Amino acid sequence: MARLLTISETARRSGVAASALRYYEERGLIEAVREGSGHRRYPRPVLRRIAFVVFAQRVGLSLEEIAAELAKLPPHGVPTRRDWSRLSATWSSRIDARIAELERLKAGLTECIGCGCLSLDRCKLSNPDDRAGRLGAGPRYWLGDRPAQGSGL
Amino acid sequence: MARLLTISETARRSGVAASALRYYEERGLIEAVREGSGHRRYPRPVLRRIAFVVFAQRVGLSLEEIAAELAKLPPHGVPTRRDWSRLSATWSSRIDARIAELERLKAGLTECIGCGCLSLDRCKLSNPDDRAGRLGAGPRYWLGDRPAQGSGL
DNA sequence: GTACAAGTTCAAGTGAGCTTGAAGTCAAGG
DNA sequence: CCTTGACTTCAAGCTCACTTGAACTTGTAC
Repeated sequence: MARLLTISETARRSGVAASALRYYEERGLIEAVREGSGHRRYPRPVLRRIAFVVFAQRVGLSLEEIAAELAKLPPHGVPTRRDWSRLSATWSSRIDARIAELERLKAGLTECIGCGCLSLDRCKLSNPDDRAGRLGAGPRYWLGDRPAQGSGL
Repeated sequence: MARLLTISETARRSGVAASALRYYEERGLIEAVREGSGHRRYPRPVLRRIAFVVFAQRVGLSLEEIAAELAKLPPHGVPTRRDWSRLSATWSSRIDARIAELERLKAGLTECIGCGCLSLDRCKLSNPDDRAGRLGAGPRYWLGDRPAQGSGL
């Protein structure tokens, strides 16, 4: 019979802090069964769900997006390979887009900045239409979060 | 004689909100001269500094790191090509590392997740030693921000 | 001279992704 | 019986990169 994991075991095995696990549960990313005492018990497959979350974060998805992805597969049953690969199919293009941007930035490092053309209003590097793969946190007009208000452009 | 730019002109030309420009000044990233009235006036070269900041953010540097980079070049004089390229030399490896990670993630998309080995404690994808190129905001143990406290590993 | 836009400072708010602290519950060991 | 430790909830705090609002001053247009 499959043993259930406590929250600290799950935290240790996944590398994700217990507080984060509770947070993920609150956000609907994972689920736990409860003991009579109210303590959480995690079935083993949750480890793969957590791995998926961590992985997706590295790719650049927000927790909300990850939740949407995870909602597509069975909440309790063990997901199949097919489930995973179907889920992840979406990301390939996203990763590619981000890689492409980084390549462009790298090129600009030697070309654009080096040659002095870096002036934002005409340089291709500052192309605001290219919104693929946001990086940092925080709302920045330049990064295309909002439909232009306040920044003028 | 080189005209000085107002803050709204600078915002429009750079695509960065005026409030952000003030914030950058507060953080020591850019400087402005003041009119008798106290209003900011920006010399033209500030546009390149701003461009540099925006660019560096896309690469993945924090404002603190960018400030450190910018501190290396003359605060008022126009930076030369050599200045820029020397500054940006550091980033190439960073970009490369991030690209490499994304490539690995992409590979894992079909391999690791697909085959079902994604279990975090042995999968290469969850290698916590690879800390290059953080993505999101927020302190996450897994991403290697802190020397392990609370997370156990 | 009087609007009104554009600028100023300063404090507080935002959103994502958590962490931390307080206060309480529950089970096992000595 | 009492301590210890692992767990619970809930509210509040934190970081980053800004934005927003209030209250006020300046510059420009008519």
